[in-house]
Amino acid sequence: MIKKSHHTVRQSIQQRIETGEWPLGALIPGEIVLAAEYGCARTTINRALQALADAGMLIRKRKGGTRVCSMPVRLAKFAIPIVREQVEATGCQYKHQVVVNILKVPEKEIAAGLNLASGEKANYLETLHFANGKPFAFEQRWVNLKAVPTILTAPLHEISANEWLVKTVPFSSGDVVFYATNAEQRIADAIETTLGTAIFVSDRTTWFKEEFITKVKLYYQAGFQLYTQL
Amino acid sequence: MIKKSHHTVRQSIQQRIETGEWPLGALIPGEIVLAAEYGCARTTINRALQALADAGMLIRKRKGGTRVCSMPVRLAKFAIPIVREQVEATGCQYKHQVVVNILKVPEKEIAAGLNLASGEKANYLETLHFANGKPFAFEQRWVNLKAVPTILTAPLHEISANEWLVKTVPFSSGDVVFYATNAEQRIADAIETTLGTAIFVSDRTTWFKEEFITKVKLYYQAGFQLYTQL
DNA sequence: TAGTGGTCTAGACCACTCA
DNA sequence: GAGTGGTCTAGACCACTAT
Repeated sequence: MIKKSHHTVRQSIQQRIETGEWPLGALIPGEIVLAAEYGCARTTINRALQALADAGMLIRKRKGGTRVCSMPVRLAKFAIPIVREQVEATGCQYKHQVVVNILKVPEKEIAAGLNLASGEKANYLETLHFANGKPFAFEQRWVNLKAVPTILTAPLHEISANEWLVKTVPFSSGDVVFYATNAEQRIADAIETTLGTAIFVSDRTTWFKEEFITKVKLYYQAGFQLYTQL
Repeated sequence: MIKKSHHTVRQSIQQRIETGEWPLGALIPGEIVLAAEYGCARTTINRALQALADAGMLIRKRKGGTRVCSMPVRLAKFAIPIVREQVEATGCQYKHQVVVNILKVPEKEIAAGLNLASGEKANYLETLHFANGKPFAFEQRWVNLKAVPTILTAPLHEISANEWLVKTVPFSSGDVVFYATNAEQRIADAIETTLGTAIFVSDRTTWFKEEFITKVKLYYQAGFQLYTQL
């Protein structure tokens, strides 16, 4: 009998795994046994074990019992980058500037990726993000006018399109791709670096109930790092 | 009164948020009210709301009630990359080859980052990972001998150091940094690309209870993309 | 078929925080 | 001080699955 509270139990069990009391792949005692050992209700043990399973540390099967995950799939979490917050997190002052704001028909490839009818126009925006006056990232964005017609009247010089959308559009799903690319001339010009510099790019597409909302590419200043804890 | 099960409730509430019934920033009914409405116990509602809060969709405060998060911090999750799985996920055949396996004293900067005493040796490994015979990634790795002395006798030609460590060392914490860099000559040679090509790099450090275990840099083949769902 | 985790309930008390 | 979420409990039933 040690303590209670599912947090405490969770921590304790995690320790027992880490110290090797239950090696990788081993079966750990059932909930009822643990409940007796810790002197708490089975529900409490259940919460602790479920949390550890969520964290990828345990695998649980009915009748099969609970095992220490033998191939720990550590899940990294990170918040979707909001440029202003990234900048301000480094203690710099944020500023942004809309460079391009037009309606145009996207190229075939992009239109297809966006679920737009051929020939259909969308809102195309280019924005520069600054940290302490220096270019921090260059943003190219497509916005679906059918989904968000009000973007045309949004005060995008005051609030970045990113934040405006986040504050306006209800929750949505999406995906992100990160990759590296050599800077083309216009990208290099935008973030004031040299042609060919390795640039970290994030390419995000956002959906709301099967409907495309926005697709945004962010070209970060050379040297940018995306940090994540495991 | 609709249904029960915290999954159902969670889904229902998520829908009500998405449809705008509760706009961004709005206060949603308290747990007791919802419990009455859904015809289930407060505990069930609590679970559903906690899950949504974990997902970054709600913010909950003790007396302040539960609000729809006005600045949705969508959490992206991804599994820490295990190269073999990445390769095999694309349907390619995986192979790896240890290029360098020596003991040496790391440079000052690295030794400091690794918590090693000055002059202390560590195991340095360079490994090439192949997909269908083509270079997929180039790995540079430091391993702390004090933490994992048995690495010296591990069959690293059969199993990559990455997998061996994952299967051998108990759970641990760590951090990852992703960035882009222009390929130096020896990196370019290793992955058979040209000097200066933009390379996607992941730099991971792993700890076990304050003790450094391993630090690994992975230089991915040009064109590599890290994909994540939100 | 039996054992394990998954979940629900009803009631209770506590901890935080807003007014 | 009062209202909200955070958590625990004890008991119950169900669903899956290993044997």
